Order: sequence, then C-alpha cells, then structure tokens
Amino acid sequence: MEISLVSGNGITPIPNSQSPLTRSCFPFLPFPFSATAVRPFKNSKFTVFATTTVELNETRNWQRNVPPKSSKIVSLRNKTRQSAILDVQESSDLDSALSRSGGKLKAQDLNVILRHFGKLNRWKELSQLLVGCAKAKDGYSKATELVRELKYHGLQMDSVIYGTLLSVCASNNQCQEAERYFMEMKSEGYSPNVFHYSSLINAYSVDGKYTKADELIQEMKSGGLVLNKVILTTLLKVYVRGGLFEKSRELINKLDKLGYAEDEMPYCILMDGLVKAGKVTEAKTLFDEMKNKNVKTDGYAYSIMISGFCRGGLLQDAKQLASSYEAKYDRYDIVILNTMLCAYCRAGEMDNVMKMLKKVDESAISPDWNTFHILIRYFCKEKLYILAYHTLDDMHKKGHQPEEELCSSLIHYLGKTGAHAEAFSVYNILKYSKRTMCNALHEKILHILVAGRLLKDAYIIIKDNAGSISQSATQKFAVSFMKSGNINLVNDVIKAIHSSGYKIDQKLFHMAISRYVEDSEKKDLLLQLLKWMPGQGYSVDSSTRNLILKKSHLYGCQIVAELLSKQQVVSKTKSRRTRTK
DNA sequence: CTAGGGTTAG
Repeated sequence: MEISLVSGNGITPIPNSQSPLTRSCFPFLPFPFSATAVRPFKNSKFTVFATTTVELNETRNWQRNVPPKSSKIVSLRNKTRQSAILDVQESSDLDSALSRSGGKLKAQDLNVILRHFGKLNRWKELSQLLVGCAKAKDGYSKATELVRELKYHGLQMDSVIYGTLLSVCASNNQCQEAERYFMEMKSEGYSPNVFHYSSLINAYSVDGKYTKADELIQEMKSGGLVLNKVILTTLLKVYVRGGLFEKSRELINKLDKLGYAEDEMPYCILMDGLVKAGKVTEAKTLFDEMKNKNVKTDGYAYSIMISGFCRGGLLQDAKQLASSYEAKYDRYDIVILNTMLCAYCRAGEMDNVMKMLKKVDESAISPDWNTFHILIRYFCKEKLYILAYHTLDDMHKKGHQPEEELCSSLIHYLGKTGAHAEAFSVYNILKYSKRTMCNALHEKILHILVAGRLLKDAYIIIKDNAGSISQSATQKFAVSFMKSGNINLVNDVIKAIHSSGYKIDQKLFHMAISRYVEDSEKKDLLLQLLKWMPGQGYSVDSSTRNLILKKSHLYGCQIVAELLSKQQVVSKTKSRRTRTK
C-alpha cells in the first residue's frame, strides 16, 4: 500500500502529476484500498482543489485586517460608549464591568450587548455539541445576569430590550423564561408587538406547543395585529414540531394564497418534519408538488429528501434524486455529498465511496468537518486504522477539530494494532486543539507508549499529567523505563514519579542502580541518586548496597561509604518510627 | 435598536 504523506506546511505536491501545483483533497488516499479500479495515487487523475492552505491563510489575514466600518465618523462620545460596550461584553466579571462602564451605556448599547451574548451562546452551544463539554457559561445566563445587574443599577427595561431578551430566550430553548418575561413585560404596562409574539411563538415551536401558540395567535388577532409572513411561518414550525401534519398542510395552503410560499422554506419545514416522522412518501408527494408549482429552490428541499431516503434505507431513490440535482444545477452540494457518502459507508459500498471522493476532487467543493468524520468512522469500521489516521491528520492540518470521542477510539485501535507513534500523534492533535480532554486518555496513551517502547514520550506524559495517572500505570511505566529507558533520564524519571506522589520501592532502586553499576561512565548519576535519596526518606536495601560496594573502587570508597552511612541513618530512623507506631 | 425559516451526524 502506498501512502503519500502530507508535508509539514499542509500542502502536498503530487509526485509525477502533470502540474506541480495540483493537489488532491485527500492526499493520503489512494493506494488501492479497494480491489477495484482505483489506481495508486501518483498516477491517479485526481485533480485538485481550488483552495490551498496558503490561500486560506491569506483569506484569514485579510479578514483580520479589515478596517472597522466608518471608523472616521465615530465621535469621541461614541467611542467612549463603544469601549464601554466592549468592556462589558468581554468581561468575566459583569458586576465590576458594569460599575466601571455601566454609566456610559445607553439603552441601545444594552441591546447590542444582549444580542452579543445571545449569539455567543448559539456559537457556544454548537461547539459544545461538538465538543461534548458542558462547562461553558452560556450566553443565556449571561444575558439574565446582565438584566439583573441593569435593574440593580436602576435602569429601566423597555419594549425593545424585552424584544431582544425574548429572542435570546427563544433561541436558547428557554421557553419558560420567555413566558415569564412576556408576562412581566405586560404587567409593566407594555403591550406586546409582533416581534414579541413571534419570539414567544418561536419558543413554543421547540416542543411543538401548538395549543399555546394558537392562543397567542388569537390574542394577536383580538389585539388587531397583522399575522405576517414571519408569524405564520413560525406557526407552521410549531404545528410541524407538534406533529399536526394536516393542520400544517392547511397552513401551507394559506401561506400560498397570501403569496408567502413563493420560496421553498415552508415546504422544507413540513418535508423535514414528515421525513423525521418516517413519512417519506408523503414528503416526496409534497416535494413533487412544490416542483410542479415552480417554487424557487436552492437545494435544501433536495437535501431534505435525499437524507430522508437515506434514513429510510431507500438508497436507490436517494441516488436518483442526487443525480437529478446534479444534472439540474450542474454542481454538487457538500451536504448532499456527505449524505450520500455516509449512506454508502453505512451500506459498505466501497466503490461508491471512492466515486464520491473522486467527485469531491473533481468539483469545486471542499470536504468539510463532516466529510472527514464520515470517512474516519468508515475507515475505522473497515479496520483501516492507518488510513483513518492519515485522514485525521489531514483533517487537522486543514483546520478542522476532530471530535474527542473519535480521536480516543482511534487512539485505542492504533494502540491495539501496534501503531503506537500514530496513536501518540492523534493524542497530540487532540491535546493541541485547545479543548478539554478526558483525563483517562493520558493513562491510555501512557500504556500505548510503554507498549511501543516510546519511553521518552511516556515520561513527558507522566510529568505533565501526574494527577490523573494511577499508581499501577506509573509502576508499569517506571519498571519499563528502568529496564530500557535512556539511562541519562533515569534520575529525572525517579524524581518525577516521586513528586507525583508515587512511593518508589526497592525493586525500582535496584533496577536503576544495577544499570549504573554496569556503566562506569554513569558514576556521577549514581552518586547524584544516592545523595538525593535520604532527603526524601529513601534508602537502599542490603542487596543493592552490596551491588554498589562491589564496584566502589570505581567511585571512590570514601564517598560511597559516606553516602551509604547517611542512608543508614535514614533507614534506622524510619524503622524506629515504624516500631513506635 | 427587538421577530421566523431547512439539510449531514451525533
């Protein structure tokens, strides 16, 4: 199997290809992992991808250097407010930030801050979903805290602040809180407008609370408010989530009559609901109807149907629809591609998996986070662990952060199959992607490194993660290191495991000292160790002592005798202490 | 200055 490795800068020139600039999205791929027609990579026709890492970096730099909008016209006073906004937004201690800067803020600034926290939360939630970590303070609670502080500092809530707050609640699944603010707002004498209603209805959509949503609609009607496109579309979402498909259908007809259904969105909402409820046929009927009406579509409707077919095991239908999408739009969509790729992976159709990868290379799509994840999972399933590793490495170099769970299972398999260095590399990818790592993983990689005789790396793991490694794993590592680790590091290792709280036993000292006496050049290291021991309450036992005495002419009898007598004092004090206990 | 909207996979 031939594997082309990714070079350090993330750009991989293809050997022997027509143009030196061309490169594949999957530089590590192909070597024939399928017995079929896939030729080795260097002769492959895989063309390249438009976006190189360099270009990406340039884009990022460019984005960083974009000057702030209309900075010239920001007055001095506005600048004060701007910096006050930033101060509050970026503070970890809201209370002190508000005492500092709160006085300079106006009502609209508070809205800016609220929105900021709202968005922050969305982002954090998303990353949490990926990361699987639940520790981050969310924007919702920040927003709530802010409101509390504002009230404390004597600021009046207004209709717009309530509007923002309701939308933050709604987009953070805080339905009850949204209700509470809605009531509070009313009790303060503000009458809710269409914005407030739409946020609250949106909050109800999460759990499909259609009864409550209907009540709000009635309330709006009796209050003389117009049911606009946003309100009705949000209501549709409530019905769909609530499983009221008949009612949803009627609502779409109503939207259509009002001219609110000229794009695919409402159809997508219902189709998605139908597909998720297992009603693929009904969804397809709606899809066809939508197409017959010449409703504008950007491809979402296709995505929903294709994934629906895949989920229902109707791979042929999915494939057909995917090709008709491709034919109609003359392009390919990353979501559709991932969906099909995933379906082929699940079905174990390796040839089709390869075809999809070729498609990625031939079209202008970049593989995304999902593409990599799907592939890595699939390669793991097929026990192609090294290939999975190269895919993960490439994913990392392209700036995607792989999931911890995926990494840890890959580490496990790589370790099991003897790919110790690769396992360590995955561990490092995870470690340096700035996220929290499960503590058990340190011990896991330690075992793998010891098994692979990568003892120097193992030593670093011990040193960096003393707190999360068990005594038995430390023992196993220490024995291995004393046996065959770098002799110049033996004392360092002993000190490191000692300061991690591990009690070093005679067996280890014996092993270490045996190695020193075998090599007369390591005399200084031996003396250093003997000097260190009594200060930590350690002493050598008689057999080790004899070992040293046999060679003491090499070290200078005087020094050795002195050191050993100091140790005897330690050992006597210790045994006396033990006896009195 | 405040509102809604879809797809992968987990």
